[in-house]
Amino acid sequence: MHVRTRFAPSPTGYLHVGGARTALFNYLFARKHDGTFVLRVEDTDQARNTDEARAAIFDGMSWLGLDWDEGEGKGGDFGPYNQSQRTAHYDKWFDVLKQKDRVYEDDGAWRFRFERKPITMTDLVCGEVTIDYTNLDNTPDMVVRRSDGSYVFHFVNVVDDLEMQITHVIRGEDHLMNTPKHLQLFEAFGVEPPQYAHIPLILNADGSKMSKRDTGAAVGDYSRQGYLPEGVVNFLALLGWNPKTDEEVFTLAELVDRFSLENVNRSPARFDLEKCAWLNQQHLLKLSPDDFAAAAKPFVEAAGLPITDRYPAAAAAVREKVRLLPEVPAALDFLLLDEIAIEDEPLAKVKNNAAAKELLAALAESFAGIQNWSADTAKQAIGETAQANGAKPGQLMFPTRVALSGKAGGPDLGDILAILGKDESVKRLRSFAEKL
RNA sequence: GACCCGUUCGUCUAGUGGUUAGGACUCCAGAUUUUCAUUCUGGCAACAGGGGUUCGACUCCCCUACGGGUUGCCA
Repeated sequence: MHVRTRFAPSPTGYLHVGGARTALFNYLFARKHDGTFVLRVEDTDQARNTDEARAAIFDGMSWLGLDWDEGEGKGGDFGPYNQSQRTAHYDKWFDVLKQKDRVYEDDGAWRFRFERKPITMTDLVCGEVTIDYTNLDNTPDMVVRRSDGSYVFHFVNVVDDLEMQITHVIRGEDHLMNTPKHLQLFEAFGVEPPQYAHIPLILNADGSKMSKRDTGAAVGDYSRQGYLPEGVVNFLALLGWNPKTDEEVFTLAELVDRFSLENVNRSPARFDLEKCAWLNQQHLLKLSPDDFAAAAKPFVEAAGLPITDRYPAAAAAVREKVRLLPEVPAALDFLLLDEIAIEDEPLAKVKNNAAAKELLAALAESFAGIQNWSADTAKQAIGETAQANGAKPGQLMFPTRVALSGKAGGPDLGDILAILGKDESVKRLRSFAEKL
């Protein structure tokens, strides 16, 4: 069997992380089985559809790296892939229902007559679930065609899945109770239904239902906030699915290799940005220095910092210090700026050390005398200067760091010295010593 | 209200009758790095509650509580 999955969002807002995860699981399952991943846009709600929302779907999917095989921009043999263009298909299948006397008119709309019997589905994640359709309380005959002639979600969704030959429907658990309705439709059409897998929903950090406006709800926010798509994909995959090993850091390709619906759990997961940030850092560390510098550049520019020729080295020096790209500007600003600000706390610490002023002044002269400037020769000078003044090298490291960066933490001191160069280092040392 | 699904450290999770209940994030402490970060080691921290079944339940059954979902001429 050739596996065909689909992601079928409606363009009524931005791309939601819950939707993105649904898309991811469909993508992983299709790729895992060398199948086809279809992107279908369910734009039947004319009143709420917007072009921005359409674009957000494609942009979000592309950013995450979830490339689809059929749909927008790709074509395919089962189009059109926008429901708004498929009316003729729906009319055709609606006639089938009519001919079989499975629909009846009600106030101008058409309702589908459910068979009144228990419907059991075998869900790939939830197992067997039975809904009793003899209980009319929860299962009134559903409208499939509105009085204005348009068709409702349940109907078009089933017709599309059937015509597009979808074999596996992986969707959010909010659709679990819809599935018997869809099964009844398939049965009425005389068509074998696809297999279903309902994945648990994503909740807010406090356990409440995640909806629009909630932190982290929009996929587009992640790129703006400096997350890597690999980090977000990795995080989303681990929400409700697990590889049954202690490994956690995976690329998209590795996820494809390990993915299985059997390892999807059934309980909803909360959204913990802390772990997402950590995963992001793990993926940041996998980047080459050049790729890292390129990825961080927009954030450095946005912070108003000049991209000088020191930038590539500066970016490389802070690569291991950040979890998120927006942290980069503050981490390397002193390497790009001519005038640096000395932070209060480290300054106070240095002032506590009575010998600091003399030590730093002596170090400046020692630096000035170095012929072949490098991280090693500079660090050697620190050691010698400290010793000559009866201090330990470690005692001089911190004041030097503060003099050069204005901060208590940051890149390796050797890196800082090498990037700044001899003249700039001497200059900063002298000017700082004078302030003490 | 009715119906459906769920409930293991704060969070993500492993665990399918007998385990010192494991890992990861966060936090804390040590080590290493002559500095910072990384890294390493260690620590804190969980089976929602009550009944059964069983020699023995986190694991099976029932009830309760809590959470989520569905119950639209939204998708």
